[in-house]
Amino acid sequence: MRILAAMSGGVDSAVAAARAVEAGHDVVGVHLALSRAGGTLRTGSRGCCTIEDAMDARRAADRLGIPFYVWDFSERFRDDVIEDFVAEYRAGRTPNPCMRCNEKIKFAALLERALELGFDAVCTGHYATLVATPDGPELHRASDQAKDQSYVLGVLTADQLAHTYFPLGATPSKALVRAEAAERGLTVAQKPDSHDICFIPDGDTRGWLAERVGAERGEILDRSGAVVGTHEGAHAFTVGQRRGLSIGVPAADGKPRFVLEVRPVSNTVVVGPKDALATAEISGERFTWAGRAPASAAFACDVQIRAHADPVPARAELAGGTLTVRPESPFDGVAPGQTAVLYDGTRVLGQFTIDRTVSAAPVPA
RNA sequence: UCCGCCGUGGUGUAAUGGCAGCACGACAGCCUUUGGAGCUGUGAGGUCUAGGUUCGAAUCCUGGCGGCGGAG
Repeated sequence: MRILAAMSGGVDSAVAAARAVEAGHDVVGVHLALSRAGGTLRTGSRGCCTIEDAMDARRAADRLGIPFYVWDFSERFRDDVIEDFVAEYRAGRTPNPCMRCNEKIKFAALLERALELGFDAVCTGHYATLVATPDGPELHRASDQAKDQSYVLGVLTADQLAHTYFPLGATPSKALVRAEAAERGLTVAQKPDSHDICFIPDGDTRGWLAERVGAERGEILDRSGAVVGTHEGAHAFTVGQRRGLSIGVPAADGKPRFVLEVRPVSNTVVVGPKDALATAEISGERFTWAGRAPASAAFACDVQIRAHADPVPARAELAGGTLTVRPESPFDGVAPGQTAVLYDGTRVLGQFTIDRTVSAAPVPA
């Protein structure tokens, strides 16, 4: 097959490309330039789109003896990922930009261009596995549960999965990938894992948002509506958050307070006890299926609410264009804007963006 | 004016004669390709003030200052 290997400049995508070559495919490496602003050059290997990273990717491609190109997707990245990110925070929601990037850039813009150029598939260093079936590929969790990235790939559709290649998914651990990188003479073998949001140079998400969303002082309320403090911009908060409230005065019960709600219109943040985060139901209209759609409108599944949450057993129901999920036991702190990924065991069924939540805790007197 | 109660880190409290403890908040680290959560750790008060009793005072006594409640 003709494979286009997306190379971020990190260990994983370099080893993935190497395995694609070794498997006998005709591989071309490409690095995505996602930002053209000089100021976003991140040192310390924190991102996936710095000039350093592009150089690392090129060195890896050279080592593998494959052609290498840099494609500029910065405009689409700005429009589809960064602007969406800002708009969501303006609306008091908590977006997941990595999922938008997978949905719109890596497995959309990049994949489309690859297909146009005659490639059969795009290869990435994601930790997830594809299982071939007569109905097309299924997306499953990776063998290394600690590194599993199937959650952020939950946005992929059947068409996208049909042209996708994840060589690392069956590897038992990341340590083996690093060891393999070292054996293959790849200079990125010991490069630190990337984390945080790649387009925020110093990792200061609040500061970055303050410049774009606009930071305006507002009130922090408790559930009775009493003012318990002030904040310097509602964008700095997300449902379930505990730190950074700086209220100074303890709650009456002396227990920690968590953000229960962010109200962008009034620029207020509502706080309360941990119990009040319990969520009995989530729903949304923006959903996709990773492969074939479910056979019936109501079905059992496991639902994962955040990238680092444990999946919980639940019932899903599709009615009138709305997907609703009710967990067997309540979710703990669900932020609208986040993505719920539905699993059947290790298989990803699909995902939706959480638009509404229903509390499991009665509002106190 | 009188009577009563009270004054301890940023906040709320514990210790009623013997090393000033706990919680919340703050900060740091770990974890993590989203935001959070979670875990670990750290700093900060000689106890409103001036005297007194005592080997020893947050604690007992006296005055002052401040707060709360009651009594026309």
